[in-house]
Amino acid sequence: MVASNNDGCIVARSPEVKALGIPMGAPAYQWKDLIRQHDIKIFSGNFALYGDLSKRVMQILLQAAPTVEIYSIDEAFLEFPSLTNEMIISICKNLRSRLLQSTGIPVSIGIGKTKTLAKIAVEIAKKNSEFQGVFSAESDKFDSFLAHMPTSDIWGIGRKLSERLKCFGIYTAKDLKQAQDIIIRKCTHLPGIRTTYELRGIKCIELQTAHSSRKGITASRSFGHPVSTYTEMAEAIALYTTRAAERLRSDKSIASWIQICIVTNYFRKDQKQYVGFDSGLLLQPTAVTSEIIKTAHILLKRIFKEGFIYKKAIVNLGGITPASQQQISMLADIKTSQRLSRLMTAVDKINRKAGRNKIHYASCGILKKKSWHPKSEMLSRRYTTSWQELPVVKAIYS
DNA sequence: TCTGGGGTCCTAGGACCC
DNA sequence: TCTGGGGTCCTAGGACCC
Repeated sequence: MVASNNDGCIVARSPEVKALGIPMGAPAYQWKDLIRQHDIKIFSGNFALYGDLSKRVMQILLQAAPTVEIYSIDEAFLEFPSLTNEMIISICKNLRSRLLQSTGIPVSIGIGKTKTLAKIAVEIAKKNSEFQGVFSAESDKFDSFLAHMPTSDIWGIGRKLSERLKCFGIYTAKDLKQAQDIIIRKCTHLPGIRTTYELRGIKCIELQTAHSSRKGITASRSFGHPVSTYTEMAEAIALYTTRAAERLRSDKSIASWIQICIVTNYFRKDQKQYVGFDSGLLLQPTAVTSEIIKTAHILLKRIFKEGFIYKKAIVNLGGITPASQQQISMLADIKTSQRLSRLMTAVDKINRKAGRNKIHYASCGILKKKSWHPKSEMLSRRYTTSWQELPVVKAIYS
């Protein structure tokens, strides 16, 4: 299993773990006994490793089809216009073995006329080993799978919508496909009707190939150890702001406002609860960390209250536009902002090369390891992105 | 004792305009 | 005494995704 930040929740499970009944998102401590009993291995989330392996797979996929949408760290949509189902199946089988050979990652591939059908097909491919990782929604067997699939398993139909659909006697993907439009529209509005049409093979959701820059950037962490002093909270806010600003710059964007939020642990009914949040415009749209931290700390002073035990802080950047279209304030000191912007470029370059935080703002705290830093006690190595953590191969000659 | 993080899209309702 | 009609934009909250 893979655990979330602070080794708190279970966010990825092997088929064996799923079979034991440990649900997605379960708090790890609640399953301690079962974990020990079955000697389940837990790893802390290791995004440097996952991101690198993902990149290797995606690079191959990008070459495999004329149109490719990288949908998430482990999913992509490929479009093969004007090819028959049989041709596509054969291409996908080849692609699957190529990926296995060159990256070591076994993938499942689902084929369908719409993204929704392909998503259903890939679930079938994954769960039924007889298809050897490739399944097409054009197959004769597809409809019987639909008849057994609860609506909540369909991409785009979540817990709430599936409950609402039940009131109208719609329980399975097959029911939804055959339901009357007027009923679907009434209880699920636009997203539901779109999904229903997609089930019928009518394309409503296009592939998104152009990388659209994010509309907002969030950096939030639960603390490894609770925080109750202003000094520590100010360090945490500075650090999270630094992370958010780094992402902003890697997108070549600037932000115009910031929101911060600090919260106590809402699971602890025995402790006083407080949620503080406030937002404010930056002096001018920017991606310069120090400028954003300044505003963040002004906001923090307004919302921080003594006497509470804080669990988490959240920093949100919004009003994001391309850095190339920066609107300079009439009052701005252009020389200084150009200088700061060059400074950021240099800092990012050094940190990329020498390791994150090699250069950082003193307001993030000058001691290396803070008590509030998140726990990752079961971290696997960054096998492919760190010279110190390369896998070791032992050769034995006889 | 221990309970994740980062996104998108849609909708209703408010505020505003002429 | 009687108080319209047709828009747009913004935002919060909900629902969903990985």
